[in-house]
Amino acid sequence: MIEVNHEDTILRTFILFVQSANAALKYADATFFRRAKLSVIKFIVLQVLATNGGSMKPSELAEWTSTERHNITTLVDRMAQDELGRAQRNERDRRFVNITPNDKGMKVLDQAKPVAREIVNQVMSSISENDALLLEKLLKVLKQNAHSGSSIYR
Amino acid sequence: MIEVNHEDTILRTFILFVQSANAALKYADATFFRRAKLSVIKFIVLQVLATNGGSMKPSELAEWTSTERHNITTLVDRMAQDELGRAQRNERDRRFVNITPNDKGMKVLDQAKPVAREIVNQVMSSISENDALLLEKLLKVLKQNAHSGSSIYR
DNA sequence: TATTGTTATACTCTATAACTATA
DNA sequence: TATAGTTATAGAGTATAACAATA
Repeated sequence: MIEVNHEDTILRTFILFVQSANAALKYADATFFRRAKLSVIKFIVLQVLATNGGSMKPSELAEWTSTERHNITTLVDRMAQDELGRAQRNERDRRFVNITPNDKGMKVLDQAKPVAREIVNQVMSSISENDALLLEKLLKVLKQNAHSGSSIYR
Repeated sequence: MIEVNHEDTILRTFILFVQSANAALKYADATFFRRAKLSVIKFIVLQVLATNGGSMKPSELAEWTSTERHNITTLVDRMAQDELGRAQRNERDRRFVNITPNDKGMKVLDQAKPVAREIVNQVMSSISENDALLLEKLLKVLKQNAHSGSSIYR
């Protein structure tokens, strides 16, 4: 278990994490937008939809993107404006909604994948494969901790 | 050097990184706002100001927060509305501006520090000290790579 | 009644572009 | 002319709260 005794060390770690994440996210978002006309969040939604049978509920997407349902509503609205997909009531159980990408959405996703690959290669450059695997492990822990923290404090 | 051959692996890593960072940042922001009435970015600005002699230029803060100068202008506007600090022309060379926290800003920073400590402890829980140190090292590399990537693609 | 999702509203943050002021 | 900073404007994203629809 990490045991940090000096306040300054804690703050430095925290600030470094926020700065690194912000820098990497801004870089990724700017590159995506410039080269694939797509925000990172829309890319992730398209990719998640594509790997989950092509259709998901808003509540599932909210879980995946660490946000609330009403934010998915507005996000899908914007994606519909971009003609990347649409939301449709599930006719069997009309409480539910199916969010589905269309042909343009899948085409844009395909175009964005190489951009994602370049971004990852850039951000991960000079990091050994072992370190990358460890980083992946640590990121999963951070994500889980942030998630369970959210529930605790809510 | 990392050498990833399978597109799915790359995408998974990329998406995991974005999701982890988003989840941690949202958790931190929500906790900060609820408990210290402060956004993470404002906390960082106050902390950076406090550890840099109490006064900095907009361009320096922009560098620190991975953003552009005009965003610092509006951020400091909002901080002035919160009565956390102010921006003043440097009278010796009127091209420059000094951003300075006031008493309330420093008090709010002090109140926010324990919140930051709790957030870090939550997000970093179950991570060993060795792993934390390695994470810190990797984050620095990611931040640097994102930064140099930005310059290259701009 | 509980759950799913939407709407209204306001705010933070960011990006682009054009601008002012100073040295 | 180059640099520092501001302003105007627009848009993405998020949070709160209230609401509608469905089972």
